[in-house]
Amino acid sequence: MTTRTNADGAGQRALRLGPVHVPTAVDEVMDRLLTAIALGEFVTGERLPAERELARLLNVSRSTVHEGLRQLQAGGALEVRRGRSGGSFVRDSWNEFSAAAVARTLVPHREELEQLCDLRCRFEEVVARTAAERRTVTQARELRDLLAVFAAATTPEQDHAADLAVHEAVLRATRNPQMAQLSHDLLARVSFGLPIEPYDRRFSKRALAEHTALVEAIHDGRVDDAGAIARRHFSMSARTLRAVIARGDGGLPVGTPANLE
Amino acid sequence: MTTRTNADGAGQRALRLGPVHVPTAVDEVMDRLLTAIALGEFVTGERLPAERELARLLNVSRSTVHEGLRQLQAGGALEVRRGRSGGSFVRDSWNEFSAAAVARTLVPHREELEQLCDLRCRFEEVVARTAAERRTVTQARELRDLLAVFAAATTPEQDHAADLAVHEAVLRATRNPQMAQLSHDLLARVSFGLPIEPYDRRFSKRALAEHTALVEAIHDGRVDDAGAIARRHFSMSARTLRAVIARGDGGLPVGTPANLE
DNA sequence: CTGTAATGGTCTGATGGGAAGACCTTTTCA
DNA sequence: TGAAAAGGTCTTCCCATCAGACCATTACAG
Repeated sequence: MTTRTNADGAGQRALRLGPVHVPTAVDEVMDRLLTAIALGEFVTGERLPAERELARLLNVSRSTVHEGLRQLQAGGALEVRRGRSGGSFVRDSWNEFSAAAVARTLVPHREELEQLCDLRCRFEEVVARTAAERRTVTQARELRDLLAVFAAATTPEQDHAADLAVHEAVLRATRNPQMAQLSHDLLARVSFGLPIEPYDRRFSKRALAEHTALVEAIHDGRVDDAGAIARRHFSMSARTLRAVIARGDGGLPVGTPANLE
Repeated sequence: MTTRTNADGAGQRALRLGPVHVPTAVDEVMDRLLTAIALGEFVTGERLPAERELARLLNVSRSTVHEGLRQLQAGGALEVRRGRSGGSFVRDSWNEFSAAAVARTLVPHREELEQLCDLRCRFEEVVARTAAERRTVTQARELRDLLAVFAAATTPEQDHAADLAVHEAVLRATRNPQMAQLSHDLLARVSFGLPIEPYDRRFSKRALAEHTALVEAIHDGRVDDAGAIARRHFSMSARTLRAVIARGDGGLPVGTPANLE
């Protein structure tokens, strides 16, 4: 018995009891908001709910919300304006502004990110396969409709929104909310709360092609095809992310001649 | 655009900003310990590290550890003895004692559990496939060695320990710690911190057969086979769990007369 | 038999994050 | 021009946690 199992009596094995991390409410709030932004629930330039409203929604005190927003503002994620019809707005230039910060945040986690990308890639394959297996007829139709929306998108914002809508619809088609939740979590973890999902007009065409293929495969119930396509799709995301990190900057698109890969 | 995307201006969409859950340090500690027990890091009757030692390991104050242990004791998970060579011991009869509690805890989450089982099942398929793809020669050998240990097990404890060791080795073979971590998390979530992994001598033979097939498939790099076997294996776990819940009791094997409640 | 060591049990004081709420300032719009 | 809606600030209280001291119990060595 050469391994470090623990059936054999007295061996003082290495306990995997690392330090407990106790997140504060403020951290949680920031995480929620950044994730919501990364997931496209709030788009660039959009106003978040008012502090009092957020406090009600998140079930925390306004002080906590305020502090969270303050930190996000300090980090350049939000712009806060006072007065009637003021509020917290997702910064237009959050991408560019944070580029350096992205790199600074991400680079130290290079290895972990590699693993997360790998994991996500493989997991999304499962998601696609599951969706292909289980989608209802209605969901299959919905997917095609969304594809049309995606194809019709003209601005990057529409593009992004349509992309997210497709992904959401795929997740719904799995008919397993836990699976959908996990997919969201992985996205959030891969991006470390930062909106680094590659979004570039140049990729738009390719993304459309891939999404079309994916949706059609799911629509037709071609399980293996759906899986393979999804895996390739998310591999691309991962590759882009890797490139960003390798270059050591935030290298984010939106009109940037990024020359990725 | 019939879906609830949000690119189209003013539509007040349903925000997915639920209440923030702020775990306390005590909760975290309990969670850690229960998970460790469920994962087999501490076996029945074994002594946990002393409070002062746990406090050091988990990087929390002793008061916190103490409170966590107190609650676990109250819940019947631990037995605490004072004096020199006293400490907190995993209750011998934790399984039987908690049967009713298990049912009470699990039944309200029936649907969520269904989804989690489904998710886990599909995820473990990925784990097995990944392991089959990536295992090193050394790891392949290690797996076979562990299988021998498993086959040689005579007591239920050895059986369980060997089982866990095999699963650990498979996880290592994926060479993706994040994937391993997620697998652990899913196990913990499926069991809701309770050691309900079906462990029955009656299943021992079948488990051995399945583990053998799985290990051989991974050893030989037969990716599809490994995936299929893993999926079947975890489907069985899920079915057992379902049965437990359906019966509404803790239905735990180990020759219990289970006259609880 | 005795004392010392290792363990849990208990208490106290300090600290800090969070909740609740009042009130102020800024800005817009009716 | 004033009410409404937003963020900014402050105070007060509460409670989880920490750090540490000290007590109580038990086992084992001598």
